Amino acid sequence: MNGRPPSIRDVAKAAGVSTATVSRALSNPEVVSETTREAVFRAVDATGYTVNISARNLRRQETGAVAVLVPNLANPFFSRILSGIAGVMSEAGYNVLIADTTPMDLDDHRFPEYFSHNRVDGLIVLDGMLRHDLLMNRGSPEARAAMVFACEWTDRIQRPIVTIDNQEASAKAVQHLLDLGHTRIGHVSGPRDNVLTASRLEGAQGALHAVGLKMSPNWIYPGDFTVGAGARAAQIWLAATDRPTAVFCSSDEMAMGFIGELDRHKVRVPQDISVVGFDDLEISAHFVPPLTTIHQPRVTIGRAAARMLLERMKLPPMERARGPAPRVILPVELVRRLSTAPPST
Amino acid sequence: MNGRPPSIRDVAKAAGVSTATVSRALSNPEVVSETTREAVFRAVDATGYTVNISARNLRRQETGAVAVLVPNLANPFFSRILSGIAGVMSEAGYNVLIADTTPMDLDDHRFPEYFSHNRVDGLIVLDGMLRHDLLMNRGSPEARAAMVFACEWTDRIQRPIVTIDNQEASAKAVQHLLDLGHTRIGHVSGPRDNVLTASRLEGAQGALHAVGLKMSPNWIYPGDFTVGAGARAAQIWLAATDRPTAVFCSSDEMAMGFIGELDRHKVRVPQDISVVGFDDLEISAHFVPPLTTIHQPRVTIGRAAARMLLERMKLPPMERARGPAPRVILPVELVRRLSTAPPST
DNA sequence: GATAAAAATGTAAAGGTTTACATGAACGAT
DNA sequence: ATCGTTCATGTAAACCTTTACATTTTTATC
Repeated sequence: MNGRPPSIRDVAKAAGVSTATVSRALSNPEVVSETTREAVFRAVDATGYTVNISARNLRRQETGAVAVLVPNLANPFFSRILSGIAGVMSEAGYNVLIADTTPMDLDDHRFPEYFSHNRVDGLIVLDGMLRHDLLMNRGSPEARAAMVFACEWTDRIQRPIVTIDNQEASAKAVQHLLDLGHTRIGHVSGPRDNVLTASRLEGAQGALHAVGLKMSPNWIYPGDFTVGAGARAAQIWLAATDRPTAVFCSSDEMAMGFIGELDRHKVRVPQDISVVGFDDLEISAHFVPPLTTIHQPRVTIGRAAARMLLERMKLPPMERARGPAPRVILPVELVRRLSTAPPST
Repeated sequence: MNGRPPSIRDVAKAAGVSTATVSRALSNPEVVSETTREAVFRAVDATGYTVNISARNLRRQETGAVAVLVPNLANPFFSRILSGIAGVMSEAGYNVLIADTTPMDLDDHRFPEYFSHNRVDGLIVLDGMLRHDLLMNRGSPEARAAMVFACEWTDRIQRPIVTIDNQEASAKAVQHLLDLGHTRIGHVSGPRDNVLTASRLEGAQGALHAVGLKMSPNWIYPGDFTVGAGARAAQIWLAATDRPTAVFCSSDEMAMGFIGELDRHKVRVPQDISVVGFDDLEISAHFVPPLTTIHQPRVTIGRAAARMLLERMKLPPMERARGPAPRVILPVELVRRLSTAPPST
């Protein structure tokens, strides 16, 4: 109850041992004798001691924190992943620092601080469109901080990745539409330079090719994962004469935007057109109509990314550079709901 | 490129001054002469020096971090607030640590670490239902870390609060329904022991009383802010004979759940019943139908909470206890969209 | 040009922990 | 009894900054 919080010296005095022994008893209990160990624990209880993180970090040359780079915190897709990451990380005793990369275009300077100011021991990047030079860790790969990608990534920089099989997922979505009898199938794609965009489009086209069909280029609506993009795609669809009877959207948000816009023009889903989404956000199951979509195990992705990062952090920096970066691919499922049905005509 | 990152001694050597001068040049530029200041800056550039946060924190007896306690990270309502907080805080040089309080019931032990392990300098609490004994900062109020509530709070512990006028907001929502001609108005409420629940219900009832109307107790459906609760409320509504013609939901999620369930039973919104939400989530504008709702300035709330926390952190702990805790109340607006209309009969 | 005051800089301690190395105790083997 | 191990503990340095205090340099005043 005096000025300063109790330090390891107070505990040492109370237990009648040296500070070194207290430190050992706490972080390496098996190397001290049972009697002293217990004496130390009692002293810790008595004094209410808790380790001073800054001092430990300084001495150990680490920070006890990891950062997560999120493209857009407001996006519910990412917040769920964050939740998984936070769970695993705080269990492992790490603090989770979040940084929204959206406004980062402007301040190129703050970002690299995460590495260079040795603020963090590791980094999970959820943003594949981040300028890759920013991600370069003082030239050398993962020199200071370990790093893993999750969901999105960039090919220009080799790092472990936790993701889903986007191609297979898209194929499943399209196959579902084929099974319902659709042959005229369109696609609302992701942003042009995103890694996910290409593989999802390929997956969709692949499924069509497998049964001898083709996706008309007119039916590929450019998007960017946002609700607004979905609405714009719907406007294109409404204005066209040669239309698909089903559309596979590369995100649930776009699917909702698409359906919402159609609804305002008295086009009914799934009666007039079937729509499949991607992500399976919480709200998707309760949309009107409930969305048929690809379920992404978002919490699991977050947890897997966190666990992989923990492993990478254990490795010495040299070691991390060697060998190919591991890649975890998590399974996805199609969730059938009410936004898809056989074609009307 | 040698082993260790450059330290302040390297800079001192390069600039031909003492480490003390380097430190001053960096954190108090105005107290060193212009010539040395420039020499130091050049040396910093040359060596690539960045301050070691752990060492600084140890010496200064602070952590440079604040924690945000979020009830549910997966909830899009909170992620947006978080985004505002993160913006202000990282601008001020603080790291933002997030903790999801949902799974916290189990591990009473990890939580208090945020204070006692002096891991953070401040704390923003978005969870009004957190066990208040956990929030007690080693007995004394804000002894170690400054603390503010945002959105939700608990009355059992006096702290600064950033919030909206929930009563007025609810009154606005109900007034809108009255203006449309509704007289039979119901309410889907929040969880029983939440501070927001009471004030929103009061606000709604107040607006009715003002025009000589009353809300039938049968029309107050118990909820908990989730989509599922909205759906359950709809089931009750569907099963009843004496029904309101309009319902004010205490969250957008519940409003969507409500509408979704009605839709599955061929009840049309707003033709058969009007629905007002609360929060104005991104998706609400694109729901089917687009939701009439109370707009909460979520990013602004986050920013205001962060700024208030920064102020509180500047105050010495003794000072913080004195006087009443400040309270910031932000304005809200009703957003008219398509889920409300005059009653049909 | 001497003196006082102000400004700039240097010296060294302190902040709390961990850990390499040194020391000492206990124990078994000869 | 002696020696060599092993195990447990203690000593003290190191991690890197910041800052109170001391010292030196500059500026102002007469």
